[in-house]
Amino acid sequence: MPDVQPRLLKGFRDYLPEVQLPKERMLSRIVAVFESFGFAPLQTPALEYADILSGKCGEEGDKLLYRFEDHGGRGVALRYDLTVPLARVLGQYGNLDTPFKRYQIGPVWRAEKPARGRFREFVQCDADIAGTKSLLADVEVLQVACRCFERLGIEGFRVRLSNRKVLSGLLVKIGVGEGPAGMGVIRTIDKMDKIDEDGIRKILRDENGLESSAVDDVFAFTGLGGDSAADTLNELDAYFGDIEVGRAGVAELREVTGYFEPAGIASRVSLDLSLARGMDYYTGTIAEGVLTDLPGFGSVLGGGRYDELVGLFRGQSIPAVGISVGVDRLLAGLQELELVDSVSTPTEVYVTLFDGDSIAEAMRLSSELRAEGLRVEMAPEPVKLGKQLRFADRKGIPLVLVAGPDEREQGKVAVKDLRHGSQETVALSGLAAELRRRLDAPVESEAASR
RNA sequence: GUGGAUGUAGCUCAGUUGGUUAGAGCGCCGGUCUGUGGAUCCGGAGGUCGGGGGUUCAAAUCCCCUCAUCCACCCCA
Repeated sequence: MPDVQPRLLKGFRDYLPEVQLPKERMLSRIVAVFESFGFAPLQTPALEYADILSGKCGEEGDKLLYRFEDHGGRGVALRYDLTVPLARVLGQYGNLDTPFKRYQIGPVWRAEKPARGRFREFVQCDADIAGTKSLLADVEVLQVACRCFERLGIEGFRVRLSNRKVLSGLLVKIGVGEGPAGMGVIRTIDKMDKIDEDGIRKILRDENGLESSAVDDVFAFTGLGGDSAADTLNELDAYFGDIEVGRAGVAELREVTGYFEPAGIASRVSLDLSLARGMDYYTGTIAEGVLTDLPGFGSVLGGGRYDELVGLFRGQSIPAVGISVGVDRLLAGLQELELVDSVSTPTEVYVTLFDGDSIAEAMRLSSELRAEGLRVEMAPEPVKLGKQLRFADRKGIPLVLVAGPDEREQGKVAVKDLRHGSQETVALSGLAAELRRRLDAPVESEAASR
């Protein structure tokens, strides 16, 4: 019996190498995409004063905050997302050049009940543009989202786009105020793809308290949709008549969708009037990314425009728009789809130890290869060769070097490729280049190795 | 937070109406192989049957409590 039972808090996870390695590779690709658009990194603390974070994500959001008192009696909380800390930074430093384009990658914490693809600690990757009202920024952020998915080799994804002002217009149309009542209606609309029309009508009437004419109005709204986004938006204009917010939202969507073609995201982003987003702070564009092969899995990307949030930390408001990629959920989703190669080591070359006499030579060889940029692991002890090979094979290391008396005498080394079992004796001079060549060569089919 | 289901080896599970030392497959370790992995065959290690209490001559099995996990609702990355 151990003194302490090893265990994990609910909703928290360990990332063992076979998961962490693919995850970090995903992250570095995402960073590459962010930087390709000129976003610069920002890092902020995990812990903030509680009043900085509370009240920004809706009443529901506050319940999900991990908050407590520190040793000095200060009310503190773990950050709930990366957007509010960014708003704090924008409010705190007056001398930032705008537009300020930053990306941030880090864990956030929410005291939710964990479920499939939902954790209490998870990593978000945010890219935001602050300091401009231009809708080109909204388009750019959508572009970034699409490029991220593409760069990760994910084919089955879709970004749903809508606008908060359009939803506000709908609420005006059906005579429901903003706030809890309005959010209730919007959430019901969000469930349209899960529940049939009769069910939705029932919820709208019984739970959201709508008149039946208002229910009809809701369906008239969600039923809109022509052959193209432009058609849909024209219908929407007519639907809103003289409701100003609604028309403003339509105008924004019209401008944003107008740039889809040159932005190269026309096939990825689609207008979806049933989209609702949880955060209270969104004011315009809202977007959500989903894996099309996992319906009902939840969103792996969220974002939108929040023009008033920064104003809470500063006299004047700073408009901003951004997206957030949920890598942990994305990774969990890709695992379910079996799209993640599980690799448990970065090692490319395994240097075996033939016997006690070969250690010094193997050590020198390993160092030389590392200096040439290869990732090299040396066996820790000269046990039976079979064991050393089995270890390398299990870890998924592609190449193994064996140097016994025969090879040493000739100044050569045996290179075995565990991917297809071929083996060749290679001269020590130019070895690194030779190994590199083999690693870069396409892997032959598995069948040939059996 | 609400409702439902499930907890037996590292993993997936079996375990007959409560009855002796709780099983299988996979994995792991060793051997077959004195310089070569993924195959075969042989052998081996590994389990307070989630935890606590109760009923009983006897509990993995029945009852109560508790914890954990999964699914749906909810919410979202």
